Amino acid sequence: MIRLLIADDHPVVRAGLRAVLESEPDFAIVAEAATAERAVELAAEPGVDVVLMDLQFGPGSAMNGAQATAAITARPGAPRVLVVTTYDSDADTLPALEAGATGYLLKDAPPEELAQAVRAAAAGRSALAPSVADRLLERMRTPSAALSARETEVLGLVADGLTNQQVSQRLHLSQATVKSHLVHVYTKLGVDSRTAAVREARRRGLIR
Amino acid sequence: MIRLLIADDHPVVRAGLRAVLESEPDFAIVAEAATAERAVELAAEPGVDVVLMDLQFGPGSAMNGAQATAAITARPGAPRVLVVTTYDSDADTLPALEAGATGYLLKDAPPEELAQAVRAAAAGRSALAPSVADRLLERMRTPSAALSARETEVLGLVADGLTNQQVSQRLHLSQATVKSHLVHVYTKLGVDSRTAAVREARRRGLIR
DNA sequence: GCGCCGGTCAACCTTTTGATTGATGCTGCT
DNA sequence: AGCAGCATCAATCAAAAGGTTGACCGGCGC
Repeated sequence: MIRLLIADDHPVVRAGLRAVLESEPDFAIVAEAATAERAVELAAEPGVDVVLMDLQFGPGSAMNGAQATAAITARPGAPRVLVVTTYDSDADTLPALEAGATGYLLKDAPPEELAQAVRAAAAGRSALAPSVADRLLERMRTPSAALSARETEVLGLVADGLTNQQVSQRLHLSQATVKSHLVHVYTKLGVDSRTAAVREARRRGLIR
Repeated sequence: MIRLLIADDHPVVRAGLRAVLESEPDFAIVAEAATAERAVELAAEPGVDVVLMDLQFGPGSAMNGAQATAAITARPGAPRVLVVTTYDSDADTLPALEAGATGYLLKDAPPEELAQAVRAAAAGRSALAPSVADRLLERMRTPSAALSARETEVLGLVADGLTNQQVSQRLHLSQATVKSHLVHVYTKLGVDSRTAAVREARRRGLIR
């Protein structure tokens, strides 16, 4: 019997996962959490084998699913965490996997796939949705040239429509520095304008 | 007894809505549809009072929820359509409401709110999520100054990172025309740079 | 200690973009 | 017929952004 904890802020999704998974004879939903904090608490209790973790917990939440995943898997004897989320982007996927998630599924997965993934997670095997696996492999191939923290910060403000001047004021920098960061961002992303950089970074899930 | 049709491409969401709504004694789920086309077919059958309609039906779908809503409500004696979707943006909301949706809810609504909305829809009353209602009122106050088709087209390419030169080539225009369109876009959106325009248009759901 | 990298800044120059003004043709509405 | 709105283009000027080169400092690893 695989004992499950469902962590999602949407009542409808919780009910849906419960309905889909309860029909499996070897599954038992032992708890539900509507917040990330509550999920961490409940996952610390003994008697949970797999946590189904959403990544988005609404705007009024201090902790996100990736942070909760990290908090859960940090403990010895922790349950496996299977991320089940609506949309996938690099910005979400990689932190979650780095935080110790055993698998990553999308909510539009068919019920059988969901059940298989839960069994795999319970056995300690990984379960990745094909789209996620694809992007992980792509990431392997291209050394990725991730943006530095400062570069990401500057690009984020640019994506909000700020000019170099405004960015420099906001971050207490000179315009030269802002331009310097942006030039690096452009070369790393393989583009040559701020608008293209914003688009490319968004596509790769580096911002927003 | 209110007879319901659930139209959503996610099995988990269908199960969740079914679980939440079946617990109401005056509701009966009489059908489910995993595609927009199937929803239109089933809604044409007699014996459906309210259709719970998702707007997104996956990339491999020819018809979206708004189009399905229009097809359903076009018929005399058609059931009410209550849009229940994950995220809200102006780009989705208004077409759906113009297509004849009776209400617009987000999936993170609590079960009671969902049930109330279904009863309101069945009675022909409107049910809007607060965030949606807010934006409708805001839209009333600001005469909105919608972008023209051409302006939207140009802005869309700008959002893809193209320069004015590239846009002019793509659309077989002169750069002067592209700049002219963009100036109009900027004044309509109240911004003064392409990046800010992209951000603002995205925020308002005018593009992407 | 030395090299590397990230972050900071400067000066210079080219290209792009934004702002303004003005003009033309077409369509739809009254 | 007249008007408004949209789309098209031109010319011009100022501002912003992009590209290049070079420089300094601090932390980190070997």
